[in-house]
Amino acid sequence: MKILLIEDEEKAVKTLKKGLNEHNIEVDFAFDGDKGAEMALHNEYDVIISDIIVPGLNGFDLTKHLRQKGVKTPVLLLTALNATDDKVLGLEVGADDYLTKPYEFKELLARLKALSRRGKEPPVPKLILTFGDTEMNLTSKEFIREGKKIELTPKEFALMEYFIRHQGRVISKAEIAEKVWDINFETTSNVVEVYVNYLRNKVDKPFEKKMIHTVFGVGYVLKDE
Amino acid sequence: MKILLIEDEEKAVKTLKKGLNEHNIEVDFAFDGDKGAEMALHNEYDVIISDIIVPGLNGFDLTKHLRQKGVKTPVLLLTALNATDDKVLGLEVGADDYLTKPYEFKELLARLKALSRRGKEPPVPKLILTFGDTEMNLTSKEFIREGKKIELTPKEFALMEYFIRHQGRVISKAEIAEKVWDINFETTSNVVEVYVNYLRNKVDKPFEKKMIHTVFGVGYVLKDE
DNA sequence: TTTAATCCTTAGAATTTCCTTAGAAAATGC
DNA sequence: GCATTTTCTAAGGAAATTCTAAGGATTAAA
Repeated sequence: MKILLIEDEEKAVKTLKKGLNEHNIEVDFAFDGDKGAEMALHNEYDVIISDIIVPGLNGFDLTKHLRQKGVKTPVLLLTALNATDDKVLGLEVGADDYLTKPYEFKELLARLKALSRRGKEPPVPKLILTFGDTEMNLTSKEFIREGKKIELTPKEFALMEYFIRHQGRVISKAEIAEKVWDINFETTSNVVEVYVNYLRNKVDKPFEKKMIHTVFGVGYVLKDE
Repeated sequence: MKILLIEDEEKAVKTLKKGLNEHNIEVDFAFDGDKGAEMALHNEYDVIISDIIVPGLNGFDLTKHLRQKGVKTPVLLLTALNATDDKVLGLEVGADDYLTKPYEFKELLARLKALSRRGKEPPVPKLILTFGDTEMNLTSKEFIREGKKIELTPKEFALMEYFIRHQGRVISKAEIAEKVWDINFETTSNVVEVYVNYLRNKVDKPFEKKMIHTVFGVGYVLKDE
């Protein structure tokens, strides 16, 4: 990990740099905000740490400036005292975290890690399958029909997912048993029937239109009507 | 630095003045609150130090008075006894810090420096996350629900922070383990469950509405209902 | 060092889900 | 219609998952 430290107290810089290096964190530093902004614009850092009070651009203005320039590197601001200041609520300049001096080195380290992770974190992709007025969110495991949320157990959800992924096609019970239950051989079990039943109770019964239809002697289909 | 000292004990004034002068701090002083207010209104000070019990305007009223007049100079109140009520009142009235006699001179000096710095500093923003009737102050590590303060241990706080940062989204235990505990591998541990339990006891049990909900087979969500 | 607070593991209790069983209902073919 | 086959459904025990209490380990503070 590589960070930029903006701080004018020489002593603080020295200690921090040493401590961070010991944890395999590379540290560039600037003694004032202007130099810091300059460096932030021309290098890639995982995190920027800046004291609020430094010569030149202060921590707030630095953050604002960087954000305007499109730099999204996480910024951690340091301040001198634990102010009980009820005047300003919220962090509007775009800084990502905040630490009050004196702080524990461990705490700083933890925040650094959290921040560097956040910077790289790709936005959570939404995996959503739909069928008519119905949608299922594969990430949050939510199932919604006509705007109403319906709770499904993991197995029910898996079965429903299989249906919705193969909507309109007739699916045999053997196929379902294999794909959803991993049962490859002939079996006397009727789990599939039982679970189709569970699903119907939750997903079709409370509604006018049914979507799971049985095809006698063959299996089931997910379709309108 | 230049300060105003309001104190009626002549001896204390003398020692203080001498001590402060040695540290390059200029001291004006007043023997009673009325005179002190007068001086504060007509001069520029970095910090005002006032004993709570002085003739005329007492420390509280003095502070209130100055704040009403728009004077934002940091005020440090001194009191003879360690009364928590006084402290609360003092802060409500707009005082910035508080020191109980007897105090170490060194401590006074440190607070003075901190306060004078704050006076020049831009207002410190609080990093506050909210969810419904709940708020957590990342700076002061305070957690408040329905106006009641709840003590959380650091780990509990971190977990709660993760929940509140991802409110409404279903979060898996693996994700929590990774992001809050830094556990990246499969593990048999149930720390997450245990800590969700701790959190619930403090944060949900005493209240009507629950906010942490388990999604069986998946994880947890922070949401209303 | 002692004390206290926090953290984490363990193990059993409680809850939820899963799957089997068995009989009821429905569809099919004669 | 009646026997046969297939599907549906209710019930309950097994299995898995989650919850919770208790105590030992670790860390920080006095």
